[in-house]
Amino acid sequence: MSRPDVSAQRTAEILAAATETFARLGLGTARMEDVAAAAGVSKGTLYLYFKSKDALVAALLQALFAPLTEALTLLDGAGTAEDRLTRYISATLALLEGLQSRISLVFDAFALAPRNEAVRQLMADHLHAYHAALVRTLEHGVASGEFRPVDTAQVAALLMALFDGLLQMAAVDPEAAALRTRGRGALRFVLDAIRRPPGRSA
Amino acid sequence: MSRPDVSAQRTAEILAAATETFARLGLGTARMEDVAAAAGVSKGTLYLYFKSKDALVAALLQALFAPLTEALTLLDGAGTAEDRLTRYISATLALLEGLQSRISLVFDAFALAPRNEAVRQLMADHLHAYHAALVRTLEHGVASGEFRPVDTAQVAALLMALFDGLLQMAAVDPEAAALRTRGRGALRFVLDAIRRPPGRSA
Amino acid sequence: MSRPDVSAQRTAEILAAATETFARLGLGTARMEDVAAAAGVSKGTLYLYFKSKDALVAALLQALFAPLTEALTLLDGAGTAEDRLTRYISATLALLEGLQSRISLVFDAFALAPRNEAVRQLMADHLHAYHAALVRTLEHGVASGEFRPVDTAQVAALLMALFDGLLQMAAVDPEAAALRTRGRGALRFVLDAIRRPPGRSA
Amino acid sequence: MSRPDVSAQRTAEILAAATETFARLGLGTARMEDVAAAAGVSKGTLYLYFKSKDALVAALLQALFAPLTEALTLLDGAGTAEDRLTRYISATLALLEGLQSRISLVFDAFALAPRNEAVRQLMADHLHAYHAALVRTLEHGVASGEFRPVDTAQVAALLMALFDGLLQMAAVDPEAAALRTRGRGALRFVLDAIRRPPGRSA
DNA sequence: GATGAATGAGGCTTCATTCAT
DNA sequence: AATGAATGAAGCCTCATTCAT
Repeated sequence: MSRPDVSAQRTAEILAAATETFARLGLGTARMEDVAAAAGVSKGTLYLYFKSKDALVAALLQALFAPLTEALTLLDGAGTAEDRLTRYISATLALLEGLQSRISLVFDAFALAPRNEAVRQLMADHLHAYHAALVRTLEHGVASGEFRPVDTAQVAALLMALFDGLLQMAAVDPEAAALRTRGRGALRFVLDAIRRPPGRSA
Repeated sequence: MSRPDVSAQRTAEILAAATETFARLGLGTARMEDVAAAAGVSKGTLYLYFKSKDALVAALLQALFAPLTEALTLLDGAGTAEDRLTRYISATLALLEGLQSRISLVFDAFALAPRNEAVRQLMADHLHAYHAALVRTLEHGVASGEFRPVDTAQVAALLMALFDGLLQMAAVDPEAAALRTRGRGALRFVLDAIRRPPGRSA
Repeated sequence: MSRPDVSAQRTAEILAAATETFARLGLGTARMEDVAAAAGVSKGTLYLYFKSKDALVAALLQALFAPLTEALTLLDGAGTAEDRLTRYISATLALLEGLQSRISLVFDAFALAPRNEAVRQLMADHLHAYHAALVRTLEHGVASGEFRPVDTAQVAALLMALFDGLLQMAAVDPEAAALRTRGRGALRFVLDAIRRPPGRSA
Repeated sequence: MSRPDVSAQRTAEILAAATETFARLGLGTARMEDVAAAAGVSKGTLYLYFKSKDALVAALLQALFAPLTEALTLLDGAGTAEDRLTRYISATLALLEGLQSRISLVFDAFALAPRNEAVRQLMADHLHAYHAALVRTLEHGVASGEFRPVDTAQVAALLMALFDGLLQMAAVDPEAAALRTRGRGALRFVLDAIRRPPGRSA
């Protein structure tokens, strides 16, 4: 009945400010001072909640990826495989659009991954969970007769690559973005390619 | 017939050393001293050839992307559209595998792009040239009857995203990579999807 | 009633240390490290109080000239023109003797002036105020009949040049200095030359 | 009958270029590279003619002061003391106006003097020779009855200070310069003050 | 003599982190 | 818990000087 949430809330505030600041200035460029200013606290306070800049970055990236990982549950929901994929992709595209300004953090994370084990692990875990969920869904579709008997691992990887790539392109060339449109088009393309032709069974 | 190549060669040596060093340590982490040591010259010499660390990074990224841009000419060569795409993708996958250890530089570049106009421009230019060449090739294929009348801009974007995404995933999870295998599989998948069914006209 | 003086005091300490250090080693030769050591703080602390070495130098020169400019008020005090001039020169000579060891800073400032607009402005402002005050005093003396109807602007410039020159010579050749003696002698010489001969009006 | 003058000429060229360059950029700011470029030779060549930057500066200042010292012979020429003083001051003012753009070097030299024994010696020597010549001339004037029996050492110092001061003021505030006009006015002022009143002997 | 590429010591400045209050 | 002044290691860059050609 004490208030552990007081500091929990402060932690969240700092994390939010750090996310905004690091996204705007870059992981390497943003200074702890900048984060402190954005959070409305002093530099010293940052160190009461996070051991170091690295720890703050790690926590921040974890928080950034959490909703994306959580959205994977949509792939194990009810409905046809196609429904699930569509639902998941819609939700994810919405999440990504919500990330908007924070998108550059994702690239900072990718750049960091090969040289920071914690970050690499974090991202690898996400990608594995992502891949596994896609494979399960695709196999469900194949088993149910929705999809042709494709190489599910291969198609899963292809779908992941597709969306990562779209995200990346959107970041470099935001005008040509239309991330949501492109994303849906890409899914449709893949579904068209793996869907079992309708009148085929006749 | 004098020796303008003296500097040219030294420039190339420094660029090579810088590439290796920045790839290994990261654009932000590597120090000019590290580059100098790798190049076997003194710190001061670096500044004889490049005005600043930023200039060195810019030159290095330009050099990194040049062969990738150059490979685009394969898309405008002879043969069917499918041949050209296959040839180009093979060449590019080979290039990327050759990049191997330097691949993290690409991600550093992506992370830098939103905050460094020179880098953003460099990458945007490459992506535009890439997209235009793909569109040309796909339209050729559609005109010749190889491909179904697909939305070429959309498919081109999809192909680009696909390969960028594969590259990205390969970096985070190098073991599951098999970049070349995955890449060819992805191309085959797309080609299968857009190829005009053989006996269809009958 | 908080402690805005904490920084104010530290600022003053640093300024004092910088003055001593720059005077001893020269504006160009002294390192920020030297100043820090003299102030008993770390290098980083210097930058908490002054944006750069240049800013520190500018602040220091401003502080150096302030008392000299302030002494000009003596020229507008009570008494005959001759009293005022004598009083002012005495006070200024005392100030300059107090500057003693810091005198080389004045020459550094003169050397800097043509190439540093802030410094040039600072000194030009002082010289203009100086000249104007002298002219006012001389004109008062002419109006009151103390002085012959001389060209006051010219005599003012001459007085200024005289004292600047004495200062300069004292710096190069400190032994022959006797700045105070020479200074008083110079003033007497000028006063003798412009004073209206006593019984002349008879 | 060889050509020792070849290198003598080259030495002079370098000295001229150095003078212009150091005057323009400042003794501390100008780089050996700048001097080399101005002289139209390579950096290495500079070191064939001068052992170091310091040596170059010393030679340059010596050359700068030489004509001023030489002009002192005019004080020992023919004519009345007043003639000689007038002639000398005219010649010197012309020299100084010729120095124009190089005038800031004089202040660099004054700033350097307290911390560079060679420079201090050079300037002290000049000032002593200057003072001695003035004293001689004034004493000649007193002896001949041109001047009142003034304290010649004191008046000599006063004259020197006067002209040094005028020079200094001209540098800080070039617009109010009119160095030549002010200089002549100053001399006239002093002569008027020490000249024996014409009909006085009667 | 002349060159200019190469050197490396050294200066200015930044910033993650600490700690006394 | 919170602060923010203080620290000092470390990075980028400059430039006087050297030396092989």
